[in-house]
Amino acid sequence: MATIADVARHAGVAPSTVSYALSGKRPISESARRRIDDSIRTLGYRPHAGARALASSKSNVVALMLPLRDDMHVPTLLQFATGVVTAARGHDHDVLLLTHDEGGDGISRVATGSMADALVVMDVEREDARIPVLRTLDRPCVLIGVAGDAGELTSVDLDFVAAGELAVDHLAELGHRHVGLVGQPPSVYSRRTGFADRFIEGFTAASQRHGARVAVRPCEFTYAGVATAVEALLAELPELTALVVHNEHAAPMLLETLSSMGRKVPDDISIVSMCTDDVAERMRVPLTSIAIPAAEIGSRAVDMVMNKLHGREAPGLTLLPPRLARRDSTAAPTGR
Amino acid sequence: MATIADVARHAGVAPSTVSYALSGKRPISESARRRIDDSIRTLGYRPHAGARALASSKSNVVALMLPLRDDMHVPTLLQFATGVVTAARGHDHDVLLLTHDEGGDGISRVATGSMADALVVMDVEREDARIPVLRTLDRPCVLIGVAGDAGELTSVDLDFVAAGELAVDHLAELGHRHVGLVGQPPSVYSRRTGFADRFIEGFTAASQRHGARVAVRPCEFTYAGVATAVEALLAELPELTALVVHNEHAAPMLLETLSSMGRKVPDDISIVSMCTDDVAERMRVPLTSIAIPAAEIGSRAVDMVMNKLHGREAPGLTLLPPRLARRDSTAAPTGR
DNA sequence: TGCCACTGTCGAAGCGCTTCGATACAGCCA
DNA sequence: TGGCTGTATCGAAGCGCTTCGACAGTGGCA
Repeated sequence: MATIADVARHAGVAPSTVSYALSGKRPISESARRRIDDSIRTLGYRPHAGARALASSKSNVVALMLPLRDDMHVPTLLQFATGVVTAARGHDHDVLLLTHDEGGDGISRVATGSMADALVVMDVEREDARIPVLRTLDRPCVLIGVAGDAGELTSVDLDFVAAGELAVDHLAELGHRHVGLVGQPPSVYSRRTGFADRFIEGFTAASQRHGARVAVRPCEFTYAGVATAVEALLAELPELTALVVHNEHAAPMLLETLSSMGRKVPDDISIVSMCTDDVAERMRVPLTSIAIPAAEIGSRAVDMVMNKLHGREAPGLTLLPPRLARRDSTAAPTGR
Repeated sequence: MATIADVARHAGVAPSTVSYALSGKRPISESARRRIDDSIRTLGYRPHAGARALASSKSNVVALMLPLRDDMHVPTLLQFATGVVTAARGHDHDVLLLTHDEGGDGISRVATGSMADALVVMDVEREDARIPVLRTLDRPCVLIGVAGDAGELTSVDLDFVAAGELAVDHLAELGHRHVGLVGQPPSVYSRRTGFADRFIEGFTAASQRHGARVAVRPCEFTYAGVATAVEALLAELPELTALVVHNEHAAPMLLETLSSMGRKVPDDISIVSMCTDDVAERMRVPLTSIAIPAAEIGSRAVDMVMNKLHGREAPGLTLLPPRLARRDSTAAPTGR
């Protein structure tokens, strides 16, 4: 394996010159640069990451802590990850993968051991044990999600409050006055993962503003769970004409359940779903939906953490605005 | 940040002694060990990963190359990843995440730059451009999947041929003689990803053995795609009484499609599905299924790559035997 | 008592890179 | 011609660790 000294010898310059040619931190003559480039290519030289990290105290790695829980929607999760990896590579960084269950220990191992220059932490909860750890660290980090006590820590997320409002606004505009919310599984709420609560918050606020009557039910993603939730909502709101679904797994089951109950979508019941566009489009009835821009959130998180790494300021909390895509699952309620 | 020299000073020993205490490569007296441990704890010492990598030429990192394609079943993918990360941590290694689209370049960047000691590469295709690169590398690697020209490279995968056979064996045993296969999307076959072809191979071989008549159709995971596939299969095999589904996304759609055609499962049509157990159990009719033991494959891959890293031999190709879980979607065909 | 083997520890070299300060040289102006 | 500025390059130190060889001390055996 060639070293920088080999390259220097081959090109007839000092090792430091090669280093400067590589980093661009000092001017290099045209001729030297050419010889160095040639030598690098013919020797197949690649700098040793460890040596570089040692000398420069920069690892060019960002750590990504991913939850691997089965009550999360996995494809969305992977979109976050893709956004993070792609953006990181764009900043010439690699990504070290940590899982949620390593917790604060994993974070400090990677940070204190100088394996990573920066951290992106997903799926933060309202009261998250990792946040104190993050705060003691000297390394920049960005949270995906909104923690209650994030304080000065930088966070990015979809504006779930606005998403909840947007769903109701759309339905109210069409004339709906009785709207149910099919939520996430109970475990998600009891973990106090911020996004689920925030969605309900926006949903409720907008309903009040529009004078609509609403009901909310968590929902497991099994047929039985969906049926239970729908029955409970109908019992509470007999005149229900619209549903908002914040549960990617449950959406197809819901459609099937309603159809087996003889309720047509959108004629009898309108549906707005929180889900990615491709899921919405593949449904039996293509769903009007609000997507979580997961890849964008991931790449934004990396951009911000890079800003901090370079000493630039980053905002405390960034909430991306939701966008609603109209499809075939929403219509004005049929007069009765 | 404390260094090994700080620890040594604090404990009243030489830095090398601390190093040996940490690595266990030379005997250390009980008293020295205790003082060193104390010093490490009070100083919050953590070895610098880069320095360690430089001195020992070991990074304690394995690179994982993950495909992020949307025609793959993402939850399964993440199970592989989970298996890999968990096993790697068990071997005191971290995981560097690479995406498929970095290709051979990504592999050689990470390997030549000494960022990773070993590689796990997923989703290998019959003729994979990364394989020649892998072969020139001095680092151990393990493939997940079966490549045509893997040669002496180590590979792990589910035995998809056996899985195809197992599905047919089960149906034949029940008395089915006309069986259709609902396959992966066409793009998967045209990429020549081994697993899909191998499944068909086993399916076909077992059918011949049992004297069953069969038909095979690729299938997009849209309702239209599923309907098309089912119609084509029925046209080719009017007496069809059973379906094998090798397509996790399509399974629920298939169930719905059959029910809307008035065909009952399992009374009119039996179904065997390749999918994870939790997906199978959540279906309207719980599916008899063969699961891909993704997490186990992932952790096996890591175990093998670690063996190679320590100079132990690893087998060329490991195929895990499939297991079929009987649920409610298969029964003997009703006599006509 | 002398020798040997073993255990526990130390010091120093070296891993491959970055970076600081020094230096050589060219070109310019006075 | 002397002195100055600026550009391009070099040499050496040092980043924090591992590892090799050396060596002091201890105990056992002849």
